[in-house]
Amino acid sequence: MIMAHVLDTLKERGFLAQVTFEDDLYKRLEKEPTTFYVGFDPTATSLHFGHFIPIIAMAHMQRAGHIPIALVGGGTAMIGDPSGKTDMRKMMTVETIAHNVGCIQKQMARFIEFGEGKAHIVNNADWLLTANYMEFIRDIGVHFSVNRMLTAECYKQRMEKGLTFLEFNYMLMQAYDFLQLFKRHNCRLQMGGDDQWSNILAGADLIRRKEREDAFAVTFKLLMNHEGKKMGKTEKGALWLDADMCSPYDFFQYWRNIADADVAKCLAMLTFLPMDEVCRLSALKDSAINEAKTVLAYECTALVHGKEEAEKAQLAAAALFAGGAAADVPTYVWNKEEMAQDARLTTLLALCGLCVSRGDARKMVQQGAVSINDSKADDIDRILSADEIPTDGILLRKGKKSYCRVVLG
RNA sequence: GGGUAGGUUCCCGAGUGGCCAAAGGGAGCAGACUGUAAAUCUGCCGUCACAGACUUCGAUGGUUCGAAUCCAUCCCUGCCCA
Repeated sequence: MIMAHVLDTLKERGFLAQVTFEDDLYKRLEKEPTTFYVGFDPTATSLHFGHFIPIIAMAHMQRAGHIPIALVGGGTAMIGDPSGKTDMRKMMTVETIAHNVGCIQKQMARFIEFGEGKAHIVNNADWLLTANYMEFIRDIGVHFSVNRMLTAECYKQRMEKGLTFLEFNYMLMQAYDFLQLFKRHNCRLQMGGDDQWSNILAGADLIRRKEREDAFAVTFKLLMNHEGKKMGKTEKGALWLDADMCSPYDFFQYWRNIADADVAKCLAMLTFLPMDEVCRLSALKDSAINEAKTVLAYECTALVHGKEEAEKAQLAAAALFAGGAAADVPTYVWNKEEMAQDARLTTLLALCGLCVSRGDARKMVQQGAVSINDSKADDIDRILSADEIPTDGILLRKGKKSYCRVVLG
């Protein structure tokens, strides 16, 4: 069986937003293994869901025999990408950036197979930090027209709110990255989120002008929900890919709970299930679509946290929502001394993280949102005693979906 | 550098001396209804030892019995001019 062309695969799964010289790129990818890159900003210690789409796309490309480069923007992070931002973002210290770069590099290894001839990971700090201003301006700066840059969508939005020269340079840096990777690794293609379109084009253009060689740009659709909002945001901010910042259970639940209307595109983009399976699942109606959501949550969690964690999360969820208790719920160990000092239910709710504060806990209890072992607890002044808590603990619940097991320790 | 308009609670955005923990909307959380969905209705939505107290309206000082609101200085941002 002939393998489908990657571009077709990506297209079929709904990844592609914009592509330059599509026919030429199509032929090149067909003809030879092509080195391509995707950039990641080290703005935090963990990758978050926003990085996930490009990562999956990279994996698709790698499976098709092409060579990914993951570029961590240790240099560009010193400037900050103005795309899609309405305000200049806070400058990060050099130390923070270096720390984040390290964390992200480790994390990347879970998704892409690195190694000689398979994939590279690079940090643009390696060439940007030592760049010489005069040389840079003369070699790279000449190729950029300010007039044209100003018409780029990513700067347009900022014309009203203000844009510093520092940020204005971001595009040149990113273009320079592409050029460097072209020279070092014969990298011909840059992929990224659709908000990166102008930056990516700038790089491809630079290579075409300066080196007179082919270079291509591809952007991915941002995963939007049916209301047109970016997916992968939670009330706490980003949906992190690090187990310490977002537990596999919470991650699983996020996808288990998505809207019906979003199931199809999520299955296509966030899993590697064959498309006919995706179609079958997406076609399910009414409550049957819950099966599709479970599959989505499982597959997605398995990719990020591994099969074992995904299974645990699925079992925990199934048990809880079937009404029973489960072993694999987040567990809080209530220190006996702590309990001796303050054994109020509201205190416990705040301690175990189910509620943000005691005040929040009071409100939840008052609204009848809290239950202990499935019986409603609506007494604000409820005090727990040690004999109420058996060795296997009690199950605390807030609302329908937040659980926490409490054991004495 | 000059002129001018601004900086309000997660976001947008009212408020221009007491009735302001601060309108309205959004987001979020919870209750009802459901399919762990959507829509809808209801409640909550600064913090706490919660019928009360405490801390917020760019920063710092001041006027006043009393300031988000008035004055001074400073910081930051937009726009126009240079």
